[in-house]
Order: sequence, then C-alpha cells, then structure tokens
Amino acid sequence: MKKPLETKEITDRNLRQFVGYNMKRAFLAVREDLAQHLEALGLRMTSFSALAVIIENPDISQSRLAEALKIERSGVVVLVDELESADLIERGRVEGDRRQYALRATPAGEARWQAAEKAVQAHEDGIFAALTAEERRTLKALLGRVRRAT
Amino acid sequence: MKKPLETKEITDRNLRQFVGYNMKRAFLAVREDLAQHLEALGLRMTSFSALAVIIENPDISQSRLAEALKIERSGVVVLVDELESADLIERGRVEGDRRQYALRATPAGEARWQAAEKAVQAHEDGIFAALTAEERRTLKALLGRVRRAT
DNA sequence: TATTGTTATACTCTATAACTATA
DNA sequence: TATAGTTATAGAGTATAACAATA
Repeated sequence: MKKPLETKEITDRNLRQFVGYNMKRAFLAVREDLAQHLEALGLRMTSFSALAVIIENPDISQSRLAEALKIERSGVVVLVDELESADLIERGRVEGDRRQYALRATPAGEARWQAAEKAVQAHEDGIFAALTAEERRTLKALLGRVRRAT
Repeated sequence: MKKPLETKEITDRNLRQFVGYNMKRAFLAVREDLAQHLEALGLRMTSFSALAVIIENPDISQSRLAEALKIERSGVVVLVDELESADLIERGRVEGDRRQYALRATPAGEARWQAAEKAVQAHEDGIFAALTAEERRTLKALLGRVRRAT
C-alpha cells in the first residue's frame, strides 16, 4: 500500500536519451500538423506524396510509384483511385504493354501540386519555427542519412 | 497513348526538399529496426516506453502515464495489462484513493529494462552508424526542439 | 460533479495473399 | 513463368464514447 501521491513531476529521461524517441515525438507532431494543412487541399499525406512523385516522373507506372513511396502495389491502387477521382491525375495507356498504366498529372493536378507545395512549406515554417534555417537544413540532411543496414 | 517506357530513374526531389518527408522515412526505418531488437525481449515499442516511464517514476498512475506517453488512458490499460501479465510491473494500491493504481516495476521488470536499454542502444548504434557521435547528438537535440505551436 | 480505470467500438494505415490479364 | 494491377482481408496502432467505482 502506497501513501497518497504528492503531485510530483513526471520525467522521461529514460526515453529522451534515445534519438528514436525524440524522432517519434517530432514525427507525430509533424504528421498531425501536416495533415491539417493538407486537409484544406483535399489531400492526405500519402496522396500528397504520390502526386509529388507523379508530377516529377510523368508516365510512371503504379509499380514504380509503389517502389518510390516504399509501399505495396495494393496500396497504390487506392491512392491512384483517389487522385484520379479528384481529377488530379489520369491513368494513361502505354503503347506496347497493356498491363501497365502511365500516370500523369492533369492541369488541375499540376495546379494542386503548386498549392500543396506552398502549403507544406508554410506548415514547415510553423512547426520548425524554433529552428533556424540552417538548423532545419542540418536536420533534413541528418535525417536523409539514416538508413537501415542492407 | 504513351510510347514504351525506357527504364528511367525515378526521383523524389519534390518530397526530399521537405524535412518532414526525410523524417518519415527515417522514422519508419528506425521503427522497423527497433521492433526487431525489442521482439527478442518480449516488448513492443509502446510497452518499452511505458516500462521506461514506470521505472523512472515509481508509483505513477495510469492517467499520469497516459499523459507522459501522449496516448489515451484507454490505450494505457492494454499496455499495463501486457506488462503486468509478463510480471514486469504491478498495479499497487494507493492509500487514500481507491480509484487509481500505483504502477511499479517488479525486480524482473527492472532487469528487463536494463536489458532493453542495452538492446536499444545497440539498435541505435546500428541504425545511426552513418552518423558520427556528435551528429547523433545534434540530431537528437534538433528533434527534441520540434514542437507544435501551442 | 470530476476523476480513474475500463470496455467496446471504430478508424487509419498498411501488409498479405489470391486473383486476372497481359507479357 | 513473370509482371502489372486489382480485390479482399487482416493486423497494428490509436482514438472515441459510454460506463462503473470512487472522490
């Protein structure tokens, strides 16, 4: 039996010692804030990512898109359906191979991408406001170098 | 109709320009690798986190634990059930308030924490091998400063 | 009335596996 | 046989809402 608890400060040094825990906390904060910024544009984080890659790689196939986004092909189907329904991309046909699609952005998709890119920049300006521009670059570069052992 | 695709390199500069995308990729890599390291100890990421906080804050209540981990109280119930079933923690009673529990680690829980701490350090040595010790410290510090606007 | 813990439920995200049509 | 896309299903992980016991 324990005496009544005096209100004492809860600490998490055991967890904060690890890079991973700080990364998780930061990522969840980013994810939530980003989702809010994208919602106004009718995009989710993954559909935003898909649109970004399709814009940059016109006529990419769904399988190649899956590889680029590191998700399964079955997940891409839903994603592409979503973007196609919103008239942001179209499933073009490939001459000489009727199995695959050639995904491209519509003019509306290009415009939406421009708007989304600005929205995400605004989101990052907000969520990383405590960091200087140089610190943000450093953070991005360090994160970009994290890789699983191959 | 598109001509047959020559195999061209897929790029993702549109996404890599953002800190958040690099963070997502890094976090997913960390999460997967960490899960593997913890599996051998019978812990999931969240139960590891809960154990860490209970060890550091003996006699913490479930509601306080929920706040510390930024999850809902309903989620803590499952987490605490899990740790209690494994005999790593116990639900102590509080003198003067029969609503709440006083969570504490058992000796086995203390031992498991020691092992888990080492395992996670080993995991981080592996996954962040491409970074110097100083870069890891920098990364941790920068991540720790990311906060949602209040 | 408010708080603690609990249960049931639902939602999001993603993976797995089996299938078809094409190559 | 292998590849592209599809569908159905299942599994994590987490949130929401309603509730009982206690304060």
